[in-house]
Amino acid sequence: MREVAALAGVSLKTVSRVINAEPNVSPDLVEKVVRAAKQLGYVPHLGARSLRRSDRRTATVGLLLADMSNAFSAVLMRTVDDVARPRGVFVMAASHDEDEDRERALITEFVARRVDGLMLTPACSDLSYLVQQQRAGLPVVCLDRPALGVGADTVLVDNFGAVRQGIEHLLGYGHRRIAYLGHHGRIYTSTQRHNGYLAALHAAGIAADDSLCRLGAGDDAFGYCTALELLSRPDPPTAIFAARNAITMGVVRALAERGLSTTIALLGFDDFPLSDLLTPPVSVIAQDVPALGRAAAELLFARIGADTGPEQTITLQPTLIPRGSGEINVSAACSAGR
Amino acid sequence: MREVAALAGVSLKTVSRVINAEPNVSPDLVEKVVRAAKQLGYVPHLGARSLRRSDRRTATVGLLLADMSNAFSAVLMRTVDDVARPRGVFVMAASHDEDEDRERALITEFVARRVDGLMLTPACSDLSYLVQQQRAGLPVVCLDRPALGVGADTVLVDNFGAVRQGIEHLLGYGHRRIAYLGHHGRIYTSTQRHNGYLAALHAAGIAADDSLCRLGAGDDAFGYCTALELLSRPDPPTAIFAARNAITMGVVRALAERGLSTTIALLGFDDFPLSDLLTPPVSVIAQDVPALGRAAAELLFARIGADTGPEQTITLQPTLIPRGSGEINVSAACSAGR
DNA sequence: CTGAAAGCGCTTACAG
DNA sequence: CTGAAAGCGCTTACAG
Repeated sequence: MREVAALAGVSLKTVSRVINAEPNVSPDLVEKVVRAAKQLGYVPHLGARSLRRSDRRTATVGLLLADMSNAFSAVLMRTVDDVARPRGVFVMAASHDEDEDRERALITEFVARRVDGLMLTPACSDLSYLVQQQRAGLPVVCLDRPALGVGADTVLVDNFGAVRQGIEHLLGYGHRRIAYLGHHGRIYTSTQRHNGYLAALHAAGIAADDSLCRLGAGDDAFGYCTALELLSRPDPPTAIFAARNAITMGVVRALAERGLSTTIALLGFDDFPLSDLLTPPVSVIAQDVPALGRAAAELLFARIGADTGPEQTITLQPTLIPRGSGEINVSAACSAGR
Repeated sequence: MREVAALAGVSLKTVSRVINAEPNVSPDLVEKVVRAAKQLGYVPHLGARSLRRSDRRTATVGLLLADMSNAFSAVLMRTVDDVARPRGVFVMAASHDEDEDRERALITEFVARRVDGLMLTPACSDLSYLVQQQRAGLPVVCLDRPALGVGADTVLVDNFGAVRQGIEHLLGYGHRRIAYLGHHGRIYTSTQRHNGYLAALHAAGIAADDSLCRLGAGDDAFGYCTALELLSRPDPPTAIFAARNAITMGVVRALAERGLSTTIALLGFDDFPLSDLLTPPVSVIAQDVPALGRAAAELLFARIGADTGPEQTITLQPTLIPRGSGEINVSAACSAGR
C-alpha cells in the first residue's frame, strides 16, 4: 500500500479510501491510485485490515466436522461455502475425529485465527469452555448435534422420530425380530437413532432382544461382519435396520453373499449413491444434507450480522424412501430362514 | 496480551517471550504469565503475530478445487489437512466450478489473506498472472492437472497411459466397437483420457468411430442417457468406457435397465463405493487419491520450508481393477446385440 | 476533498 | 533476565 501511495503520489489514506470505495475522492486521484495498484499487482492485506477495523472481521469462519473426508461432510462444506462465498467469507474446515481433546485444540486454533464465527458438529463433549468465547463475541452454531454445556443456535435432524417411523415401517411388514446395527460411543445422532428403534418396538409391545442390537465401529466392515454373524444364528432377524450408510453397505454385501437380499428386509439411515441400483434397491431414511448446511450457515451469518434474537433450534425431518429392500414381508424371511 | 501483562505485572515483551516459549525467562515470571493467561482465557492473535513476524507466515494454506462437494475432493482435502495439521496449519478450501473468472477471483482472495502456500486443481486456464505472486514468495503446487503459463510443482495421474491400458484390456476381450463417454470442455484429465482411448485404438489398427465417442456433462444423467441411446442403435458398441465415476454409474443404470449388464462390457475411470457389489461387479481404473493429496501437500510444505530445489512433477500410476464388468467377451455381446 | 498522527496486537531490534 | 521503543499494513479519528 505504501508503494501504491508513493507511485500514485498520494497519501496512504487516499489509497485506503480508493480501495474501500469510500466517497469523496476526486476522480483523477481515484484513477491514479487504481492505475498504480494495478501496475504493482497490489492486493490489500486482509489480516492487517481486520486488525485495525472496528468490526474486527477476518472474513473467515471455522467449520469443525467429525471427518471431512466423508460425503456427508463434503456436502455440508460445500453448502456452507455457498452461503459464505457471496459474502466474501472463506471457510476453514477441520476434523475432530470424535476426539474431545482434538476438538478443543482445534477450536482454540480457530479462535487464534479470530474467525468471525464457528460452526461445529460437536464430539458430544462438554463445550462450556466456549461460553467465554461467546461472551467475547464469537457466534457459534451447532449442526447435526446439539451443544452440551453451552447455549447456541442449532440445526438438528429428527433422528429419533425418523428411525421410530422407519422401524414402524418394518413392523408394518410383519417383522418382529428386527436387528439394529449402529455406531457405538456417545455420539448424539447414534443415541437418538437407537432410542427411536427402542421406542418403536416398545410402542408395538415387543420386548427388545439385546442380542439383536449391535453397536460397533459403524463402518462397512462392521456392518458386513455383524450381519453375517446374525444371519448365522439359529434364530436370525427377519429384518435389519442399519443406522448409517456405511453400515448399510456392509449389510448389503453380507445379504448378497448369503443370497438373502430378497429374503431379509433392510432399511438404512442416510441415502448413498447407487442405492437404487442394487438388487433389490435399498430403502433408506434420507437426510437433506444441503438444507442442514444451509440452515446452519444462515443462522451463523445472521448472528455475525449482529442478530441478537433468542437462540434458535431448527429440526429437519428426514424422508423415508421405500425402494424395495425395506418392503419385504416377514413370511418370506421365515420360510427361508428356518 | 496487554491485559495479561497487566495482570501478571510484567511487560508485553515478557508475555510474548512466555507465549513463544523463548528461553531466558525466570521461572517465577513464566508462572505468573501462564497463570494470568489462563485466568483471562487469553488466546494469542495469530493474525497480529504474522503481521509483525519476519517470516510473515499465517499458518494457513489455500486449496482450490473444482468442486469440494464430491468424494474425490473431500478425500484430497482430508489428506492435505492431515499433512497440514501437525504443522499447525489450517486449510482454506474453495471451489472454482471450472470457471476461470471465479478461479482467478478466489486466488486473489487467498492472496489477500496471505496464505503461506496455494494448492490448486487449475480450471485449465492460463495462470500466468500467478507468476507475480510466486516471485513475491508464494509457493504454488498444482494437483491432478498441470499449470498452464506458469511453472509450479505438480502432482499428476497418468490418465493417458492408464486409459490406453484400459482400452487394451477391453481389446483383449475381442471388442472392436468400444464407446467412450467423457466429460466435455478442455479439462486436462478429460483430454488425456480421451487421447489414451484414441491411442489404444490407433495402436490396434482400429479406426475411431466418432459416433461412439460422446462428450457431455460428465454426470450420472449424461452416462445414463448416452448409454441408452448408444444401445438403441442398430450397431451398438460391444463395450463402453466411462471416463468418470459419475458417468459409470449412469451407464450401470442403463445397462441394468436394458438387461445388458452381462452382455456389454463396461470399464470405468475412478473407483466408487459399492462398485464391487453391483451385478456384475464393475471393473475400474482406480486412482490413489490420498497419495495424490499427500504428495502435493508435502511438496507445498517443502517449499514453504524454503526448499529451493528445481521444480518437480510427480506422476502417479492408477491401477486397473478387474471385477467382472470389463471382462466380458465380445462374442456374448454380438449374439445378443444383433 | 486530502493527509498526518495514532493505534490494532503482536514481534523485532535494542538497551540496560 | 527484563523492558521501552519502533513498526508490520492497514483504518480510525481528526485537522485542515
